[in-house]
Amino acid sequence: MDKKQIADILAEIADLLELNNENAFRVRAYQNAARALEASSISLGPKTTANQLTSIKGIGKSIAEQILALIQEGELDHHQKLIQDTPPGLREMLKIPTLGPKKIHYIYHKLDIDNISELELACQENRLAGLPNFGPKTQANILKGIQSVKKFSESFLYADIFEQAYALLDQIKGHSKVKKADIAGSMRRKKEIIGDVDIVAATKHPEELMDFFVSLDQSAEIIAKGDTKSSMKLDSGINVDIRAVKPHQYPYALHHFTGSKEHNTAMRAMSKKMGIKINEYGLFKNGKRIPCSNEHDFFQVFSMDYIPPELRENHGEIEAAKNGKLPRLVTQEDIKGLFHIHTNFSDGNMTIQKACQHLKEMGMHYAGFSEHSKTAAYAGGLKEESMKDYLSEIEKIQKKLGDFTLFKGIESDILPNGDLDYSDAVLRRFDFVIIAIHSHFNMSQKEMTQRMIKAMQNPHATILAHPSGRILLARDPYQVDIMQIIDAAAENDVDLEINANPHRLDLDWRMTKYARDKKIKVFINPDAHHLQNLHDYTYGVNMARKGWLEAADVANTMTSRQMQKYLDHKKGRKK
DNA sequence: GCCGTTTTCGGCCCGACTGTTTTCAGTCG
Repeated sequence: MDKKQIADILAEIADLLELNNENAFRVRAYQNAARALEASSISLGPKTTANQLTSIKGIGKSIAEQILALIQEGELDHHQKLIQDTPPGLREMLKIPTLGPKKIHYIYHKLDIDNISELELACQENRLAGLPNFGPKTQANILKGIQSVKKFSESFLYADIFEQAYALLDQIKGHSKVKKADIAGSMRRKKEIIGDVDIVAATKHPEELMDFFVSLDQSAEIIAKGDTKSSMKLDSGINVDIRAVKPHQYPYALHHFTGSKEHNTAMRAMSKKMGIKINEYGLFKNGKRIPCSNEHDFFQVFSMDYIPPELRENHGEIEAAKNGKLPRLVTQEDIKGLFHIHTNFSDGNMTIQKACQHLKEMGMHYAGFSEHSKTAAYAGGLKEESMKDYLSEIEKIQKKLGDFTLFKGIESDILPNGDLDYSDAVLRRFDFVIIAIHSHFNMSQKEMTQRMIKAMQNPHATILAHPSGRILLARDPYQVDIMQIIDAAAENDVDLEINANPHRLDLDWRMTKYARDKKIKVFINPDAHHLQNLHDYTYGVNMARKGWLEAADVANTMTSRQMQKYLDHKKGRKK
């Protein structure tokens, strides 16, 4: 049982306890432990000790013992008992907006309703209205919430929401009474998956702004409207929340609504010890507001460096900011060239020449082309006999483009037994070899991990592509021990990819800090098939930033000349 | 259940909004 599975069980215990009306702090302890475990760099195995576990902040004696039991037994009596005592449908019901654990608990015990279908029927039959604290509106809202769960997933890809969100922001900013406005929340933190959009605005006339907001064309449904806070659903199904504050409150509100919840909680706990209260309206010492004109001032009050929004996940950023140990995060401008590009030699929809021209216009200095390999027949992978044409086309374009460098590569499939699908003689002809899994996803974790490690041991392997294979909101990662993969990458001088396709964003940002500590270089690769995809690298930069990477950690921040040398040396070392 | 710059007990972040009440509970972020 791996770390993620154990963290999921802890989170499930938290849900189940909550549904059983357990002490809220005990519930939170399990939630915190689940997060802390997942974010930790600890490797779980038969040799894991209780001391190692309790050294993680948020994991104490009791939960450490439960984790050890899960490692050794694969299950936990306490957990099993909770599952037995709690109908599975109750947990599903938690997904219904406006319906929380308290109401679910009550409905279950009073009306014996334990799943969404029964609840829907009960609402339609008007059986909820009239219960204490339940009225017709509560019932109608639950019914609406059920429809919403059925119709929309509650999660959206960052890239799918990004443009709508900023278009909306522009309209808010354009309102004559708005002094300042920004996107906050998970979108400002550049999370790969977004639940809703949060907008913070500074104005002296909040009611006018609320009226304006709910009248916008994009609104499909008004969820709530108050004096300073409103919420609406767009046609795409995503919720947008807006919050208006007075101009002098803006920096505090921006910090507050940017979150994460865990970051805010940790900040408040810390500030409370210093006798300072944090809320969205200010920092208060002895009831007196501490003036801040921006977020830099805000952090300075606590003698902290400015924490970029991407890092505000309570993954160690608060301590690092206090000690001057925050990374200087890589930026879009640091990226000098792009690798992992497919053209019409396999399943791409652009010529090599077009791709180069486009990249030059984007200000890039080099490109690494990597067609699919022969096993990827579905993608028109390159057969050995077409190899010559492909390589000579790259050479031809290179001659035309003096100041732009082309690197010759291939994306070679990792076969089920861990071999690559070309011989050494073929692989030797490339400047770099990306290795990747595109088939036989359903292997045991042990087999899959071994398969990938064996492939990384191939002396021609340069970069491991999309290490987990996940497709966000669509396909789970394959069963693989990512930490072992990262360890093997370090041992075998293989770099890791952050695949910047917004559906992948793989390597996961939660793991990049661990890779950085192992001194592994990361390539931010667009995995482009169309000219437009080349711009996706920016999503990869977002992930690198969330994962604490600096420019020096990212390979494609090198100049052309440095990259040429880097790849040559890598080949030389591995001979 | 976790934790300790008021350490082994007694706290544990804070406030807006909704719908239910007639002062508050629940949910959400």
